[in-house]
Amino acid sequence: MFRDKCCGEVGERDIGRILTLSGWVFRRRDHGGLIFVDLRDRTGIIQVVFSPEVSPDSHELAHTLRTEYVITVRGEVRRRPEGTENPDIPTGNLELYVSELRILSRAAPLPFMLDEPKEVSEYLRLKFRYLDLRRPEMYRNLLMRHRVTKLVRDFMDSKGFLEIETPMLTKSTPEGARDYLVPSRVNPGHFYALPQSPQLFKQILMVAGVDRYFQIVKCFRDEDLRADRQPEFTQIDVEMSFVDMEDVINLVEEMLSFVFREALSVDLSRPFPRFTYAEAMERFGTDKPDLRLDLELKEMGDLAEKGSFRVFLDAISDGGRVKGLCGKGMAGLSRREIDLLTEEAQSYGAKGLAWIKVKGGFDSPIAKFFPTQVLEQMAERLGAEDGDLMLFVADSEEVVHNTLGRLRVSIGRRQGLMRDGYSFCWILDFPLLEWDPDEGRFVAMHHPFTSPKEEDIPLLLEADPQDRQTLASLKARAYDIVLNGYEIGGGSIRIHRPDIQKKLFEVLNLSHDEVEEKFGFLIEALKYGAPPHGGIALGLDRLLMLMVGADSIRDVIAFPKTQKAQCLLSGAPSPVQERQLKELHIKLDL
RNA sequence: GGGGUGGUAGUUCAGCACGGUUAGAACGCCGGCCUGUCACGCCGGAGGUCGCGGGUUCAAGUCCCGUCCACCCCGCCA
Repeated sequence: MFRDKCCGEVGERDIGRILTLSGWVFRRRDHGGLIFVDLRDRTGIIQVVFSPEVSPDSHELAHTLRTEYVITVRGEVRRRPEGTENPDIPTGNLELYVSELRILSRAAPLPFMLDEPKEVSEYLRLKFRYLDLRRPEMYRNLLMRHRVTKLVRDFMDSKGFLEIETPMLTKSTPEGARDYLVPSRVNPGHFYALPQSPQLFKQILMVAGVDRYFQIVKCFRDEDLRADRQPEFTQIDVEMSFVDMEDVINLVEEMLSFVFREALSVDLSRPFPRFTYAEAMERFGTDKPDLRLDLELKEMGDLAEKGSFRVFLDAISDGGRVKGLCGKGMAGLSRREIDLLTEEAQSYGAKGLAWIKVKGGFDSPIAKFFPTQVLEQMAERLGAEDGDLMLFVADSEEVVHNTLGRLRVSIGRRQGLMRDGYSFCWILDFPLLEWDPDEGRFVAMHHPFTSPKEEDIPLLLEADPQDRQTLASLKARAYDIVLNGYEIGGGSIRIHRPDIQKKLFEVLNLSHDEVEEKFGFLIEALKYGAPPHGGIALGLDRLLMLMVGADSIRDVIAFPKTQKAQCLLSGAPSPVQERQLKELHIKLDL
């Protein structure tokens, strides 16, 4: 018998009862006479008391207790004496007087303290992940992950979706991210790939008449890591038949509203705002805008042309743009601080950063290039008032948007303009194709099975594959969902018409053989009566990171990898024995 | 592949610009005392490959070069 209940579950009604509890020694306070131990399990902490008057043996043994020993105690639950309650913990009015102590497991001194108020290095946290996960904050994250996946499954089930597993050992798809490869022993020289997503299989399930599929599934991409990117990550993968974009969007909004209400008691306001890709780029400089911030980029080209500042005029005549951003309350920045801001802008790709302080008049090295009336128009358009700093970037459209888009967020943070809460939005009307200068051809922006918008289908079908302008203008029936500046999902309505698919491969400059080799089985399947279908995949890790307020998805993954894609706990990846390589017909070339 | 921050006791850090006593602090650990603590308190003690390798120097934790690791970012991530 280890326990009658968990530590955090002991309540007022247990007063007077004899209970057995088990857990870890969180903290001990040994007064010589009385010994207090905070006993911890995943549900919480309760104070247990060792008194020589209650049990001399237990009291004696309790002197040997150390941090993180695993113990079982038996004794009477009592109300704490007046004035000794601890209002900081839920069980703070109670304590258990130990009459019997069993030490189940001793613990070596820990490599780091679990109640450490200071941050421990992530290296140690990952190497001793089992200790890190004992911390209540990390346990809360695991619990939230469990709850959210459970809620998603309940919701999808209630909507008639089937969770169907797709293969982990599958076929390499050279388009897109780098694959993780797995050698096949019985097929020398052949390799499986771990899936970057179940994309092809879920579409085939639609052909199979499954109608509504979902899966909470691991995906693998061998690319460099970031705070929000791990080599293996989890998607909530969804595919539906006989739907259009609105059906998918509605389903996802409903699901997220359900999950946020049940898991966080947060009511999301629906419908989520929507922006076209072009609008998002114009107003926020990014296709994943953080809408907790009202600040927007403003067109300045027309006003720039009324002045004589060469940098602006040259950018425009070179086909670039001039846009501005209002730095609220930043007119007081020193020269040094503005230099730092300029360096930041340069790190985002801009050649420089033009600025005008609104302080009484207009204070700036470039003010002299503009009539006062134009300066006033600039301020008015940016919403800049006395005490604000107007910022300008003049460059190619891409650089202008990237630089100001990032400055927008960094200024918003610095100036404390960011609202709390969860700001969702949809980004729609993505370009169907993107020119890849390296490969000298168009590539699919989403993936090659994404349907063009209805009105663009004739354009595509009649387009000359060399007509870059027309092809670049085609819009896709694709959608991304964004939360607080993070892309947390994306999807599309798929092509189910063979003539459109064929034409798309043509403009992607993929030969029949290449198509056959890469996606042949899906193309084949689409011949045999494919329903119109579409879907979406949500990044579960990123969603959870934002839900729990973590800075990295590593904090919502039980056993994440480092930036070099290593598991510090297990030591993976590692060399293998010569014999294993031989079986797989692999020779190393290091 | 590139840019940045960090690496000194078990942990978190100071020391490094300006090289020069025995490399410090807090927490933790060990021993002792302590019957109402809750980050218990008091007294005492142990604990260091200053990430690793090389170089400069009479002398390197400190300066130089290289390298490894962790983190942040760019590229990359259909």
